[in-house]
Amino acid sequence: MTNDKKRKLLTDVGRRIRAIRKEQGLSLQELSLLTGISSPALSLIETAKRDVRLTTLAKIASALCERPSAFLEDETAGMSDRPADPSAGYDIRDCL
Amino acid sequence: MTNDKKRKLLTDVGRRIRAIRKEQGLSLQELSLLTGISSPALSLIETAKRDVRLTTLAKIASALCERPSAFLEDETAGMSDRPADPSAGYDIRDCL
DNA sequence: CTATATTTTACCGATAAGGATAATTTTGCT
DNA sequence: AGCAAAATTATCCTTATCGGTAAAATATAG
Repeated sequence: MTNDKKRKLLTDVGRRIRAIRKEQGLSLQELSLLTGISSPALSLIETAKRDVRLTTLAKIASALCERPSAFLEDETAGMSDRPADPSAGYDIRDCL
Repeated sequence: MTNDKKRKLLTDVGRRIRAIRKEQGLSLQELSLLTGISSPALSLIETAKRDVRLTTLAKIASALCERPSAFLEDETAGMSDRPADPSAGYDIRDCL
C-alpha cells in the first residue's frame, strides 16, 4: 500500500466521520462522551493523523448510529489501482 | 463498546478475511507476500486475536481484490443494540 | 473587539500492533 | 502411518495507538 493511498484512505474516512458528526450537531467533546474516545484522539482521526483501529472505528460508528462501513463506502480500493509496490509486498495480481 | 461486541466484530472480520483468502486459494504466506504483512500477524487477525488497523485492513482488502467494507458488511453495529455502557461513554442516544 | 466554545497540538505513559524469527501444532496428501 | 505444507503460538523488538492533561490555535458568538 502506497503512502499516498494510505493518506487518502485515512483522509476520506476522517472527512466522513466529521461530516456525519456535524450533521448530528455533535462536538468532539460530545462524541468523546458517547464513544469513550478522548477528543484529542478523535481530532487526530478526523484529520487523518492517526491510523485508527477497527474497534475504534466501530465505537465511533456506533455512537453516530452508523455502520462502520459507512466510513469506507465507495472506496475503490483493491480494484485496478494497485501499483507495483515492492516495498510492501509482491502484489502482481490482476483483480479480474 | 462492549468487550463482547469487540470480540464479535473482530471474529466476524477475521472469518470473512479467511473465507475470501481460501476462496482464492491463498496461503497465509502468499497473502503475506501480497500485503507485506507477516503471516503470524495475518494469522492473529484472522483468528480475532488482534485489533487490526484501518490501513492494515485496506492492505488485505487490496491484495484480495476486495473493498475494505467487504469485511464489515452487514455488521448491525450502531443500530439498536447499543447498551448503556457507562464504562465507555455516556451513550444514551436512540438511533432513530 | 472580547469572551466563549471548539478544535488542534504537544506532552506523557500504558497498552497494543506489527515484523522477524523460531518452535510447535495442525492440516493435507500420498 | 509418515511426510510436507500450512497455521498457530511464543519471544523479542520497534513503532504507533490511545487516554489524559494542558496548552495553543481557531472558530463562533455577543
